[in-house]
Amino acid sequence: MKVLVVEDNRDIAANIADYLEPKGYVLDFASNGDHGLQLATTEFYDVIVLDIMLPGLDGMTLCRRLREESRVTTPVLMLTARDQLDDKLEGFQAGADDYLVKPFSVKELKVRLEAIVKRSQHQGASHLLQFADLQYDSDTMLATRGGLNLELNPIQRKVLQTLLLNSHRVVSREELEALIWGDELPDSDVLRTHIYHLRNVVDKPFAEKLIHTVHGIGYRLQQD
Amino acid sequence: MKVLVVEDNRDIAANIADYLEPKGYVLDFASNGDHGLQLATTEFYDVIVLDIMLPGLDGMTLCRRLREESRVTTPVLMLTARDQLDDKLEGFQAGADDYLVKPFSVKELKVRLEAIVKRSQHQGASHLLQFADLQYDSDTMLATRGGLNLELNPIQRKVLQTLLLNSHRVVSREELEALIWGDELPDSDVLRTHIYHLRNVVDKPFAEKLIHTVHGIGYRLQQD
DNA sequence: GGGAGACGTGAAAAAATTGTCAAAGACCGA
DNA sequence: TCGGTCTTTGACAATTTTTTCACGTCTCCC
Repeated sequence: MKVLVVEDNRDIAANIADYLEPKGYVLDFASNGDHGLQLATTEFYDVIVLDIMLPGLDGMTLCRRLREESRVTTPVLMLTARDQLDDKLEGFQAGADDYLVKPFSVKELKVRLEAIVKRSQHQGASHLLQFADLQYDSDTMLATRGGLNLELNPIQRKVLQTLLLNSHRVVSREELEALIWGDELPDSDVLRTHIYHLRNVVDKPFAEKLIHTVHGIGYRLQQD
Repeated sequence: MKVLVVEDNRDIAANIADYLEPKGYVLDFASNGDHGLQLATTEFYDVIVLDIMLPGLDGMTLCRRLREESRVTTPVLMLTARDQLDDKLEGFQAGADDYLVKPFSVKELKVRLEAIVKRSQHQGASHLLQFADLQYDSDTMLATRGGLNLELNPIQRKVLQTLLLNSHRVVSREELEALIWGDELPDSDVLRTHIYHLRNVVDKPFAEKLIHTVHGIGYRLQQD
């Protein structure tokens, strides 16, 4: 796991390094805001630990610029002193994903970092879509279920991808049609046939059916 | 915002109440785990504040049972003493959404509560409607009661959703009819039959009836 | 307490939606 | 052009949903 730590206090930085590096974390350090911003925008990190009080560019501003100007969505954990709480807490919501009040235990930091990363990966658009034992990689366009390859044609891939991207909700027939054919919708109810074919590949060879019909609405991925 | 606070220390509970209630929060308190579990499964809350050390059922177990047995997804913020950190932090990820180390400032608690609620509404975007042990998720269009799935057809879903959205008042027959059929109302009194079928699914298999008739007016959700 | 209207119950018919599948047409690369 | 895959069409079957209707029960109000 790669972490950027933006912190001017060398003791705190060393403390973090001593605890996390033996556990396999890869850390980069910046001791001022400008250096931090530069690293954050040019390197990849799983998460950024950001002190609020910094020489030069302060943490709040750094975070805001990261989000607004550079469109960097790397999760940010802010460090704040207890006496800064009053003024600053309100503003945190803007760009930070979590914060920690100094002094803190590095163990606590580690747990929080893991929670943040887990959260962001969860919602983030990773290339690998997954539901139960069904997987679809939108890069390689390969679908598998239970380790077996699924042979899909273009429309089936689109439908499956859409269902996987929205596995938490019902996807309406209209949505699917708009996604496949855009404005020029077919007059007949072709989607029915495509769902049928998709099911033959995705569900029929397996014990549990994942594609469920919501009568009158659309379709949904679901496992019992 | 409705919050359940499960905390046996009266000073802390009072402290929270003094700060949050003037700000418009509605708080329920439970001083032991069993009472907390009972409230959490029967009432609706935006978020639950849960002390880890509790008489009877401890916070960790409560949280796990909430998630696994009762399928309650209400976000949980755990309270923990600093010396419990070592043993317990690992387990938090299971069911809790965040935690706070005692002693904490109520201001900090407030900010965290708001962040949690925002997050849970945001990522789930799940418009989860709830009344007693009855739940309906308008995204997945799945209804459950006491953890059991309810099989609903489109009209039943609409009626149930409307009743849940307006669980605080009586919904008139006319409202329901307008909602289902729009302007073209059926000549016969079909709604009666639909309510009957809805009751067969929602109420009949359970001990307590939730759908109550208000003679001459309409229907209302109600528990004794 | 009794009658009228409102409501609950349930089977069965009617309507709408969805599943299934073969075959024809469209498309694309060799 | 040819051969294959991909897409669409259309018919029918199966399923689900919705409505109809008849009758029994309950509530309210006189």
